[in-house]
Amino acid sequence: MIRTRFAPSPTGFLHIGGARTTLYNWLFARHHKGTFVLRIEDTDEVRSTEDSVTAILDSIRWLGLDWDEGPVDLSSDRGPYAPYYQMKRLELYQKHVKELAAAGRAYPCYCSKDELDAMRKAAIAEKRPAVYDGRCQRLTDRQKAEHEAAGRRPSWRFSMPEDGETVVDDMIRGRVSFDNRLLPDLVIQKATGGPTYNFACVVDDHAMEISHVIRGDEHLSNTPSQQRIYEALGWTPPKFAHLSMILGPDGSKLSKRHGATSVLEYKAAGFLPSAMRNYLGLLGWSTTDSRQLFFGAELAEAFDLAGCQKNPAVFDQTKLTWMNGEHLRKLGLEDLMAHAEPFLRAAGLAGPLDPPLDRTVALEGEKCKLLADIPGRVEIFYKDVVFTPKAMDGVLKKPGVKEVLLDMAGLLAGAEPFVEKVLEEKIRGYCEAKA
RNA sequence: GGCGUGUUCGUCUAGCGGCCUAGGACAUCGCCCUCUCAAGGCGAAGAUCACGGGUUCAAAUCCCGUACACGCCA
Repeated sequence: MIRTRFAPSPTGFLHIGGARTTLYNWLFARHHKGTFVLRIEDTDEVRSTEDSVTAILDSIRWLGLDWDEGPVDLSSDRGPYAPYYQMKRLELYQKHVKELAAAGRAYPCYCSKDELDAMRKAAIAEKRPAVYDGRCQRLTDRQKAEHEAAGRRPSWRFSMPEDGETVVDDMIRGRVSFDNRLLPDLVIQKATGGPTYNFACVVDDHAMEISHVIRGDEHLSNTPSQQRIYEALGWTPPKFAHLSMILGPDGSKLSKRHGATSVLEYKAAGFLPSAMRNYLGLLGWSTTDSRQLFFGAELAEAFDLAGCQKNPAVFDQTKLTWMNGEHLRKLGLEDLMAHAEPFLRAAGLAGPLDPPLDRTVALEGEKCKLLADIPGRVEIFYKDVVFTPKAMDGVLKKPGVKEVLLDMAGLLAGAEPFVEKVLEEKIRGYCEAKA
């Protein structure tokens, strides 16, 4: 049985990279008629917020990626492995830390942050690998007692094997081997008693019977350590698949300064969820025939991990915009109107049945008054709203209502600067005709 | 600093030793169509497959090294 999961930390909105990871997990599960699980990794008490949880759930819902198990809202979840919020599972992590300690595979570490920093600097200065040297593992009971007496709270570390190598058999990258001597004794429980990311993730993926862990490339280096934890606990690790990163146009990791990175911003800009899925699906995955357009369930039907790209991909909003147009044109009239309405309203091109009749627009120093009562103008009624595309009289002579709306939706959704440019051109044309 | 991963048109990619004088898509440019279109049609330009060595009758494809980028340790 295929079981995948997306496990976000609620420390911000869902960004493009996270959205693609969610999508791939969902596609893989749907393709194989498996189960897609959502789990909230909220163990970072300082940075986790409820607003982030809400934003992430909203984003995934908007994308149309339904999950079979996981949170329903902030206070409830649904599924046979509940709870799906890690903060509600702390006892489980602690239980397994004790289990590892009893087996001699975990030990308390009393080193402070300053001490660790000093060790690392010294290691680098001496050109040794900057890996924790495991000194606390050799602490005597008496030394431990002294630390405890001094009020020091230990973190717990996992004891890695000293020699040999650990091989990760990744479904996308193939066999990758790591020298065990360079694998650090990972902290698995913080001094506060909470689990670290790497440990909670292992415990939960096992507890929730996740069969395939599909996640970002940044976790590849953590995987050998995680694999060792699975082994120490007597568990079979899931299959791993590490996705390449998404970069900005300048080749650096996609971030705020590249423009919109939040999924919700794309929603607000007028992009269709299906276009978003189509575009993100093709960012790092492709079919042998380089097919571009996928509608409805076609993506899930065609998806497979073998087609995943190893190298990172640059996010290209121009292509997304093109794809959005393709999806827009596939929409039926009803859906198209529903989609276009908020954008037309915001642009002042739709409103209650008694719309204001003029609108002033500044254009290269001169002020042109945009007349609403252009002869022969067409008004489109939809529900209790009238669409009045004042600035686009030319467009309105087109025969089909659908085409008119298509143009408007196209003009107004998706690319704000473009909308303004087109409006300006139209206004200029109108002024010249008047003069 | 160590380790890991990656490197095919501007961008997303096809390619798994001969079908590659490297294919498709977006973007770009030109022409056509059109009631001013994120429409359509036709066409052009764009990649010595990062670089350097090997292996082979034959390499974008296999091996080694170098450079650069990114990730992890942090």
